[in-house]
Amino acid sequence: MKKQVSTNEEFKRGAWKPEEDLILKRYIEANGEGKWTTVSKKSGLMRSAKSCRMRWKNHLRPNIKHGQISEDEEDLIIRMHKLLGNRWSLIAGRIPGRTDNEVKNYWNTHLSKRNLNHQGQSMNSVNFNCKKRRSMVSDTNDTQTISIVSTKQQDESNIFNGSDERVDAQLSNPSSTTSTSSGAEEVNAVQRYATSTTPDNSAAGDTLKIISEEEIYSCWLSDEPTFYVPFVPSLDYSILPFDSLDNNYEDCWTNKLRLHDLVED
DNA sequence: AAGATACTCAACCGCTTGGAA
DNA sequence: GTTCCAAGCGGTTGAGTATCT
Repeated sequence: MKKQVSTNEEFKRGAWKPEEDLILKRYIEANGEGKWTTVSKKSGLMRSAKSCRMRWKNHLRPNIKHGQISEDEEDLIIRMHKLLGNRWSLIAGRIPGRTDNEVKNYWNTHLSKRNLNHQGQSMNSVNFNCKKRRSMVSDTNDTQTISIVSTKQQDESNIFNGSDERVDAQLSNPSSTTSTSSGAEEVNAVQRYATSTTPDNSAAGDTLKIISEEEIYSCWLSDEPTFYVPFVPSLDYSILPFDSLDNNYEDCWTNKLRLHDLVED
């Protein structure tokens, strides 16, 4: 696309030629991926390490899917973006063969305008900036807290082991209503769930924090989860960016989320 | 036919992160 | 604890192409 830019700098810039692609591909096939400064120097390409890495990652690496984004892929992008915001690499990680650059471009050219009108209708349709997510989760004004009055000393003594009874109770929380841009009232579909201040052995007196589905997702996706959540069968665990679909999502949800911010009334 | 405008997307840029020294 | 550097990320740019007038 970009025309070759004449430059006095050390590295060549602009669009890659087929012969350059071939050189880079052969070099990486022979020497492996990574060490991009070495690739840059030893491949014979007069390209920067960044340029080599980008070209490989976005165009030359195996299993890259080129061409039209399918409806399924588009749907996934929209759903993921609603939850994650502009975290393109995370989104792309859930769409085999697509790169973050491609997803980003597709969003900016095809989807951003279409989805603009939907933003703001839900308090959770927030672009989760990576660095803001933690504070958003803990600072949200819409947060409610409840206290456990009693718990049975059997299965339900730990409400975070997937007790359907407890989950159902949370699902019954009333949904809020919001105004649309057209002025009409519509039901906010965001469900609310309970979290805990402790991972295990929740007991009477524990405080639960009522949060949204999106907050659960964003909490899990953050590097430092802020609270524990129960396993909620109705959530779509498949959208989470695990490396392998073989992960036991239930274990992940019940055991791995850690508490950082105690919730108080 | 030709110029203007809009759209697409590859490539670049600046910043952040994480590991090694 | 600090500095340095490689790698990765998201935002932006701008050439090429398509569409409109």
